[in-house]
Amino acid sequence: MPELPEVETTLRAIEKFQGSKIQKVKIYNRNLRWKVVDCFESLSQKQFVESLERRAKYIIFNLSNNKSIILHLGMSGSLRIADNNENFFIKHDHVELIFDEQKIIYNDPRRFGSMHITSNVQKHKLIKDLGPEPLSKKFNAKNFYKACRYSKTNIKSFLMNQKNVVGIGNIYASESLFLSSISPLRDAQDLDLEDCKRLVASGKKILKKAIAVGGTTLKDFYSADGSPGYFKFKLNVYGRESEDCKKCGESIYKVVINQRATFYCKSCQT
DNA sequence: CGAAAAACCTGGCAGC
DNA sequence: TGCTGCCAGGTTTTTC
Repeated sequence: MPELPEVETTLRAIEKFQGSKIQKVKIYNRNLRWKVVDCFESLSQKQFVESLERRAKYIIFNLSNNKSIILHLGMSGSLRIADNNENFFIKHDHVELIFDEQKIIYNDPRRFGSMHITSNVQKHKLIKDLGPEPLSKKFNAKNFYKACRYSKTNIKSFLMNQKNVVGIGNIYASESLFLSSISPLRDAQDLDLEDCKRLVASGKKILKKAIAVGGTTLKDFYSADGSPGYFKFKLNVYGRESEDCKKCGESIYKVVINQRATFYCKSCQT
């Protein structure tokens, strides 16, 4: 489900828990992408959430005992906030972080998401090899162009590889390429500096716009406060196979690249 | 080694 | 009403 804008939206909805104490952790199913360790509860209960942050598509809870929870929503995960006295149990609720008045519930039908607890986030295996944040200055045309030089794959796969830049998934990869008029099938190596400038600028622009409207809800993404994301209505190509290109009117094509549906306009993107 | 394919899961939907 | 096959916002593991 969630790419960077959806994770950022989720983070913002739970930011109010900063400074609050996790009174209790309940785990209904430890079998996520990796098994949630047995000591997860003992390491996180009775700890304050000193800060919350996002790195790539991960949400990180920094706790008062200097441990951190690393949470990934996978393909279908979501968080929701509930009052402690509301005891609705929804299918696929796996973990509850219970605070004084409210709780954060992690729900994930496909269980591709994960929860880890660690004493060093930066050195954690899931974090250490991640590329630059797309909204940071490290993600710029010059660096991106340099990385493209070493690549042997197509630009769409390159964009989705979290070692090159983080946070961009299947939707925003197609959308960024449309906005920069670059075909997803082009070899990354084939891009010149001007292409990279447009692509980097487009990526930043789209992610910012998507964050501003709460991300993209295709079917089942909701922020932790229950609201959907409205970027779906701004999508130019994703999910629009054989519909008209909003720029030139030609038909939008769907191709499969690395087993992922990819949408583009053959006449606008070369 | 890097790139492509398969794998991990469940649910929804189209087609028969 | 099934049942089957395919598709889904991600990332690791396996294979080539």
